[in-house]
Amino acid sequence: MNSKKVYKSCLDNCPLAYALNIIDGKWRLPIIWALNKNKIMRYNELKRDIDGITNMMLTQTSKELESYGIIDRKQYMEIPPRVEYSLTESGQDLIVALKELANWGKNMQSNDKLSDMG
Amino acid sequence: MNSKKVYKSCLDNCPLAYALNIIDGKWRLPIIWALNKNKIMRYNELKRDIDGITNMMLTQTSKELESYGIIDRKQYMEIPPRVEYSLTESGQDLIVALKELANWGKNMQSNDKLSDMG
DNA sequence: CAGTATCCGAGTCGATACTG
DNA sequence: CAGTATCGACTCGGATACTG
Repeated sequence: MNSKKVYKSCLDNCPLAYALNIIDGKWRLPIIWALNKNKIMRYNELKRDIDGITNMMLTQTSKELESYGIIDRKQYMEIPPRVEYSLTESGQDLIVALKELANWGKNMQSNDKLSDMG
Repeated sequence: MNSKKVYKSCLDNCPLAYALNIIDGKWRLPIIWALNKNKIMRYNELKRDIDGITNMMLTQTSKELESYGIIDRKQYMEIPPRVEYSLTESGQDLIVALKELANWGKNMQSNDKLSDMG
């Protein structure tokens, strides 16, 4: 067991580990989120929208998400090049599940604030 | 922006980032999961249950989860020492949200298998 | 426009040994 | 029993420069 995340050690039998592995990575959610809002985006649109991301990271992360079946990449054979990214159906289903987690997070945050005020 | 996870940069305003930050870490889910199954566990019970965890990591991670309000730590002033860990209510709510994500993961996994078979 | 290539730093985790 | 302390390794991501 040398991998950083334990869930990589049980990818085959644990669906939660599998899911978390897919969304794990600094830029994955930002990309997923941007595509959820704007539906279809070109490479440089994504880059402008996601604050601080480099070409390196955008290319790498979008490839990874594509390989997982989360996002779709359509390349048009034109000059200048045009590539459009969007969420797949699986990607859209993911959003639904994440909103549950976001809800829980929101409750946690407001509890924090209450206890801060003592 | 120097932190590894981008969600650390928006902890204040993004509930999803906040939630993911809490479950991020190699041993957090294993601990949460073990406590969800067994309800109340002592230190060495956890250690035996979670394959490969060291004292270092168990102590550190349980402290972190306690500080987030996910788990409860009860120390009994006895000799030999006894410490019991359990999930808080928030921790139990977290399980519910994670099950949604696990469900999504399960669908993803079975889609993978189908496409493997061609 | 939409990417690649290379090199490097920071943070996380593991191994091992020790303690009230 | 229930922890601490120290140090090193590995991986992820950042910065910068280049390309079809």
